[in-house]
Amino acid sequence: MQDRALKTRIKILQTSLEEFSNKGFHGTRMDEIANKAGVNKQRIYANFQNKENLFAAVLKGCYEKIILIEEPLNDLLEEDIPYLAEFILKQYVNFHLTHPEFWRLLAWENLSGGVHLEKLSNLRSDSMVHIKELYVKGQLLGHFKKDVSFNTFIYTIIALSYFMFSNQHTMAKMFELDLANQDFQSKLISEALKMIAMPEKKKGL
Amino acid sequence: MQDRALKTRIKILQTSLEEFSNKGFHGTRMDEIANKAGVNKQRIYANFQNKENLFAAVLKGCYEKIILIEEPLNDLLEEDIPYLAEFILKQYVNFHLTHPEFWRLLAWENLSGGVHLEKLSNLRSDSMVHIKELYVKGQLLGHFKKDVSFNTFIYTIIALSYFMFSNQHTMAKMFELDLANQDFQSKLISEALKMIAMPEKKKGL
Amino acid sequence: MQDRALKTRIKILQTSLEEFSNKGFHGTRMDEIANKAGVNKQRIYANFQNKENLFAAVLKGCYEKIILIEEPLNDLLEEDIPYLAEFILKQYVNFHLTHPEFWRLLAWENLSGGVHLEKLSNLRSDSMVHIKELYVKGQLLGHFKKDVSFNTFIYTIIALSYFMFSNQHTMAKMFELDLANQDFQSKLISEALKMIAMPEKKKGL
Amino acid sequence: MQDRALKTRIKILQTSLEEFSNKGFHGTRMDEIANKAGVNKQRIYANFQNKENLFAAVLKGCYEKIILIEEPLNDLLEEDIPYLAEFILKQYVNFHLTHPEFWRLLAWENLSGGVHLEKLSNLRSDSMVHIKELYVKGQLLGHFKKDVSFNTFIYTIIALSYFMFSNQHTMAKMFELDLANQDFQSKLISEALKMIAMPEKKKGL
DNA sequence: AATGAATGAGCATTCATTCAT
DNA sequence: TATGAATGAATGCTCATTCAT
Repeated sequence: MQDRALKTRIKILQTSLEEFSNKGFHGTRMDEIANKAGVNKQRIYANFQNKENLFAAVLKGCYEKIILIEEPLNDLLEEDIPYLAEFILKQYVNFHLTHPEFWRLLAWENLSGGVHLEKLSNLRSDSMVHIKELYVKGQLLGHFKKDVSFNTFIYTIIALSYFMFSNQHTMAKMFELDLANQDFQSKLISEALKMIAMPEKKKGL
Repeated sequence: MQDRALKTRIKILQTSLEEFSNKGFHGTRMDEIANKAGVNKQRIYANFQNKENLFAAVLKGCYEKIILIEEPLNDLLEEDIPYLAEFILKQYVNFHLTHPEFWRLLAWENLSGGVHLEKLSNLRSDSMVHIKELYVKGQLLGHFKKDVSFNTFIYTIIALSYFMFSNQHTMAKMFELDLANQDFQSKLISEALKMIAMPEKKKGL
Repeated sequence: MQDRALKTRIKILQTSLEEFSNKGFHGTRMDEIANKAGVNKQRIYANFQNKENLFAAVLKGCYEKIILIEEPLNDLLEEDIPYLAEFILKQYVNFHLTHPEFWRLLAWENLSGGVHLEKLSNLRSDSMVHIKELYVKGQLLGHFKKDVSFNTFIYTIIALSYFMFSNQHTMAKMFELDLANQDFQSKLISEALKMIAMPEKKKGL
Repeated sequence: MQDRALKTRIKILQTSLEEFSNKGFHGTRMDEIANKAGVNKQRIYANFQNKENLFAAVLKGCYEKIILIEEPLNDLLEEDIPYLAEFILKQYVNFHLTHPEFWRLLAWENLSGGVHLEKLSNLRSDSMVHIKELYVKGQLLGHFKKDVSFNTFIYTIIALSYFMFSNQHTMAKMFELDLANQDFQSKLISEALKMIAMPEKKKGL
């Protein structure tokens, strides 16, 4: 691929990410992508064939970014086990703060029934293997409850962080919780970590 | 309003709920609503003026249903405090199971930036007042950690239940967690409750 | 159907006949049909769903017109048998002269592999039964050769008349025959009739 | 022209013939020609400037092939005069059988009003001169009717053979004649020859 | 000569909304 | 109240042709 073509492709993908993230599949217009990206519409079709494929490509690119979370997780050592939950939760929250398009794209895709995900492969994050090992060790060391599986542990952390961004409007309206407020977020995070943590006195033993 | 007109209005709302819930605002076609509802398109416009208003009306109707959750919560007594988390969490999960359109509509609306919510008022669930009282009492009685506010408590429960339905496709793809599986759900719920619970008999030692 | 709608439908069909006949399926533009017919494009789709169906409808309408040929044929009597070939041939030639869109539409359709014809039914001309009876009687009476079947007889007449219009351009270029010239046509017709006729002396017997 | 360039040109022409013959001018895509021919699109434009010229070039190439019919006709002798009609008719039918693209291309061109033909010159088949001489001799010898001109004779033969291929779909639908069937074709040919022939032995009586 | 990239006008079809009865 | 007919702006996608290397 020529350099020129690569630039075109990248411009398309960047703009598509913005548009799909903001407006979803049906709300996004191919014309608008072309205009905002400053490329000819036909270039989009030459690169991605159709809107569906373009969405899938954007989704794939988005998934690949979450690897950014993973690298620091791989560096965690046994001595970090007591702070495992805190570290992971904050990592995810931070990712959502810096990549607001992520939860949005995932939300659109879940609402679409995952049809575009089916076109993609290898989206699994393999740093989870390492984290799981640390968690299991932590269970043996008494840092995590023995009858709470890793799946539940990680599910909870991911849900808590994701929901903080995905449901800001409805939570504000129904429960008057201002999830968008940074102070409130901080409080929520620290308290949630206390809630799921082992009783503190343990440490004193 | 005539009886005939009322029936027409109800048919429109029911069909619109299905359509908007399934396909979102931009994915839903006014023609299809009219056809599926078996009413003339003009009837929709006579009742709701435009698509935006119709969506708002559907959203409002959907919110009103969640009151179904509330009534049992209002009946909770002090003796139920130890099972408070379990009761509320299961209530919400059950609501999502029986009202799959709920999380979907909320998800569409959050992605839309809450523009339709702004048209609505009085969506606050007042059973929360009662629940909060029980929670505070529970804190004093040692059932809940003192440094975890009610907000964090209820946020966690709602997030855990909502996320179980809203992110099935992406969680399956990324973490191989089959959130749609009922057994997996049960395990997740019971383990999550253990995780956020106070240490069981430890205090008694 | 309201009167207004019927008029719209008729305008669409008339304009479509012109356009399809002149430019064929792929050469015809839906926009142009709408503009020339003075109707909204959407009205075409409301009536005929898509371009293919519209073409089929036009083709059907065109076929139905050829019934105009049939009625005079049904009036032929036994005493007309000696002039049967002449009568039919001139009838067809005249039809092509007054309905120049007919051979064109048939030519487009044959080139398209008959895909639209498949959607139609009952295009058979039943006056052929009567004509065939006359032909068979004519064979017994010695007006037509006994070893020339009716199929060959009618095929020849139809081919001779159709080709006179369908291949004017190419015949002019290759053989310098000016099939469009009325005098030439007359000569061709009268000579062709002589050629396929029984030897004249028969009559003298 | 380089050898490589010549091969490219030939590939383009061959593929274009297929495409134009099958789909007509408007139905054919330049992209598809390039792909199927395995050449770059720009090569087509370098060789033929535009689609119209390419069609004309294809048409010309197609016309030149009909010379294949001519050569055997030039070899006909006076002793072949009794079989002249049969020989020519079968020659044409055979040509259509082996060159199905011929009638199609001519049909497209006739429907287009002969616009591309105008760009071409010298498409006249000069073997016709020889055939005409034989026909006139045949008339004197009593093989052909005196009042049927050569033009009518050759027109009839060409029409009968061409129509057998050009109107298969419509003749099947309207008259239930299966012109594609080889047996039917044979019968049609032999009977048509009988029909246009002089009465067989009658003269000798 | 050859090729991948780019373009602008266009193409069948659809949409939310309004009109006329 | 109810309904079929009508509309104009769009919507995803394609085409013949040209540019740049």
